[in-house]
Amino acid sequence: MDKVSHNHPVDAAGVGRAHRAALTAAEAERLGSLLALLSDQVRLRMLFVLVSVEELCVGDLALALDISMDQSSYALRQLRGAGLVQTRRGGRVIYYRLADGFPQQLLEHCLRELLTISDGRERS
Amino acid sequence: MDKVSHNHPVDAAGVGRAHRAALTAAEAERLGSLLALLSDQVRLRMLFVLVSVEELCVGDLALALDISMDQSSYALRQLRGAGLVQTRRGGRVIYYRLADGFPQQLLEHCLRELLTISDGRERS
DNA sequence: GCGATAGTCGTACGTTCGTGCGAATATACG
DNA sequence: CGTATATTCGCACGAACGTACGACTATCGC
Repeated sequence: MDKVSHNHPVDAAGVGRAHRAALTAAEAERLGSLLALLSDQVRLRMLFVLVSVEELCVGDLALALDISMDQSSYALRQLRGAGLVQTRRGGRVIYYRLADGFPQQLLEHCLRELLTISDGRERS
Repeated sequence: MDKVSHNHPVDAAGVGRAHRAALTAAEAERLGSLLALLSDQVRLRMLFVLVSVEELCVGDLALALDISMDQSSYALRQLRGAGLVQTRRGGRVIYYRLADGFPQQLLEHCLRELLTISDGRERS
């Protein structure tokens, strides 16, 4: 653990306001986890696909996104663990779709906006 | 690299539609990078703070968020590298604020929405 | 100039995460 | 029952990331 070395705030009022405006630890963690989940390219592309295609099996998703079945399976497991997608079994095939009550428009809207934001604003 | 083992798509039409609906590699990468940047709790809390406080120095941000100066400095460097914040020097003190043209309302809106989403939908 | 303070830099460390491989499970078909 | 297919699991590896620590730079006040 690191010490904060300066004894006096430069802007005590500002620190107070900042402290009050800050997210709670729980909020930051929840939101951070969700964003981390969304930050993976494979998972991201899958969600966008599942918004328009409704239902696809692991192998077909792998084909559509040109990734390995392992990648597909792993990504879907993560999304499922977070409750964002759900499964249906049909013989040997397991179909994935967005979970009931998934906020499609909302997420879609937000991500498209963020996509726009990321347009000019990047390095590397 | 992994082979996709099944020779025939289960739902060829679906795969086609999925492929067409998918984000481009570039889009997925840009959006993923942005989301990864936002997925860190420290950076996240900083942005929320800077939306309401306008300008704060490294040490005061550390105080307000109860983190080390190293953490504060590191997080701000990342955000600066991404062009999300900018600096102003005042003597020994370096003030950080959201970058000019930062889409405050948009980002604020999106993140608040995602925060809401993350409310019910989590494990662990 | 000297000492103190704000912030950054270099580096090493520990952790987390996505990947790939081979084996295992589950189901269908003959 | 035996083989083939779809998916998952266990595991190990490597890469990326955030943190802490000490050294370093820059600026202020005396």
